[in-house]
Amino acid sequence: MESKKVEPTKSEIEILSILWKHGASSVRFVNDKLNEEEERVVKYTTTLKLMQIMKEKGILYRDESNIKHLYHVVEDQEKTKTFLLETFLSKIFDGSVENLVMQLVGNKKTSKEELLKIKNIIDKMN
Amino acid sequence: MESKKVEPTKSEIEILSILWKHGASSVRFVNDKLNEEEERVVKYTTTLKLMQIMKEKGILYRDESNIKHLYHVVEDQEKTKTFLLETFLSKIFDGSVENLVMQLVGNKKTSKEELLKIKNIIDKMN
DNA sequence: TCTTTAGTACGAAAATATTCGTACCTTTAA
DNA sequence: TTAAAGGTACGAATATTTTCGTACTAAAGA
Repeated sequence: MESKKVEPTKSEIEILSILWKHGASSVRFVNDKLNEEEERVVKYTTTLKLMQIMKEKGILYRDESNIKHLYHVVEDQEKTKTFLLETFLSKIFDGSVENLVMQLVGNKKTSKEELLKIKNIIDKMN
Repeated sequence: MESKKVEPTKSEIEILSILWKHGASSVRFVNDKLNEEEERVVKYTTTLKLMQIMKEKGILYRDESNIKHLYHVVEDQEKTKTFLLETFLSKIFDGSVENLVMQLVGNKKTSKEELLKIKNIIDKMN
């Protein structure tokens, strides 16, 4: 009886990104990152609340052994990203990676270099 | 003084998908599609309201020459998809297509065939 | 003409997501 | 031992998105 997996909200994804990049962090750290990387200003308690909600949802786990609590991401990063990618693909590209790549190829802004890199990655894996 | 481009909401993307797939459509048609493809039930007036809002936002254009108004997508499909892809990439894969492909390669669920297809697409374009 | 059918308009409720103020706790240093 | 600094808890306001009820309008058939 597994409840249907639900996508994180936009704010939640922002927070996840920071935790993915920097590992388990305090609220203060996450809040600083949010504020430095954007034009926007986010109050400390807003970030705190968001992370508490994420903890309640089971997205984050809190290590309380220090005074500054550290929040860890519960689920494996790869797994979450795969899920997000699949959701995105199904919504926008009919579930097909090929369609996505076709789009990239057709898009003038995608450089040849970039495509070549992709080709190399795929070549290497054989 | 161009106002910053904003992502369509989830419901809006669902509606866009249907219009992309089937071309300009009436509210009735879109609503039927929404209901047939999901477990969920959406009332006609809900879809109508959503599409009216999208019209106000300039996402859709309405052809009123018939009794059944037809809603067209204003912006080019490719352009919108590119924008959505870029936004997604920057949020999840640090803006890099390579990272996305790496993820696919690392993911056991992605078949070799699928990757080969991608390689072929890229090969062809040279 | 009257009634049924199939639409549109639109305010407002409901659900969800985001933001913040304020109370309170702990440590540390004067 | 007290004040300042830096943290957490959490209710509640706000903003946004989604949903729907109800009023209204036009066409078409009896």
